[in-house]
Amino acid sequence: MNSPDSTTRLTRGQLAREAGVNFATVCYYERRGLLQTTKQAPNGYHHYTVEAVQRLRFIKRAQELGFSLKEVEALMELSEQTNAPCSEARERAEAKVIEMKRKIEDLQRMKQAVEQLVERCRSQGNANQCPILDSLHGEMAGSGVGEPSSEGKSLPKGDRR
Amino acid sequence: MNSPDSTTRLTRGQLAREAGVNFATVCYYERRGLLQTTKQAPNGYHHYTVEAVQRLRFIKRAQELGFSLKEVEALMELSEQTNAPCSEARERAEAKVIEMKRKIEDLQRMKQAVEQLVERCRSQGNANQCPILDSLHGEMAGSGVGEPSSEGKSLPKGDRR
DNA sequence: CTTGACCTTGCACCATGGTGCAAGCGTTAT
DNA sequence: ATAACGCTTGCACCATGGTGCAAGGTCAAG
Repeated sequence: MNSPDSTTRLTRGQLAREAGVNFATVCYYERRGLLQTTKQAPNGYHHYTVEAVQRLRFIKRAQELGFSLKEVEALMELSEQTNAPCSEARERAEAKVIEMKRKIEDLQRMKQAVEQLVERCRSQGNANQCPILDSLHGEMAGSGVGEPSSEGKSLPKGDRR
Repeated sequence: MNSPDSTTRLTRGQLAREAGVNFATVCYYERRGLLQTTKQAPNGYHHYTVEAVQRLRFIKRAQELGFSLKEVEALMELSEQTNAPCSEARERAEAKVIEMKRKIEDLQRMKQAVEQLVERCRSQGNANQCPILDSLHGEMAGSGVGEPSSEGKSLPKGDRR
């Protein structure tokens, strides 16, 4: 149970356990180039230092902060280029903040709409028409949902992860 | 450009255009059972009424309210069973509200953390260490991120859609 | 030396929400 | 009648973030 010092070399499985990540996920990250592939020992084994554990934590942390693996990749390239100005990372982070704001607003709007439906449903007793189902069926009254603020209707391409 | 009255019968392509949805998406929804398959005319064509347009709008609306297609399915089954009590739909909606609240909170926590990083980065001028990259690399200081409130660390199974 | 735990590789599969394309029909306009 | 367009089906593919499994090599304990 003693945490590994800087001289400890870990196999892939140990790395996974150490970082609290599924073994297959570690493989996946390596495939995606998120973990630098270590040269293999003569026996074919990979060995990692605590650095790799840090790296895995970096990735998980960034995911928690709302970055996709693709973005994490970019972020790591940035931090690799030691000469890259801080401003680049900041720009990415700022863009992320804007994105998150948008998502929060959208979610809040949605939540409010659904809450209002629930309210109406609750106060209406139990007539045979459910306001929730009804409103989805078209008579949206004024619940203020409309469309997500961002993105034109019909969300043409990707998103909606 | 005149909107179709209740007697108009639409082909699948027209339906798609009418509802502002990709043709292939309509096919996809039919495959998933979200649109009731109309019996085909002798020529093999499907025909839809405006009802189907409503249904498509229902789906899109529900998606905007944060429901997944799976949930939309369940919702539609509910609204099919005319005898189902309103309370069922309400329960689902309430569960959705709770889910949304959780997501909003998580997002807000993330956003704040990133904002703080940006702040620190900005005020720190341009030393050669970027607080953003640094914090991802482990010295998270007190930005109050920790983990998403919900779900234990390492998010064992699904989620993270 | 054998057994079992652990490592390696690679490929296939999961869910989610679609999109793209091709072959073969029907329909409509010229 | 013949082209051009629209409709049908079905299968394959896209991205995202993983997970599962099998065949085989390796290492350490008994």
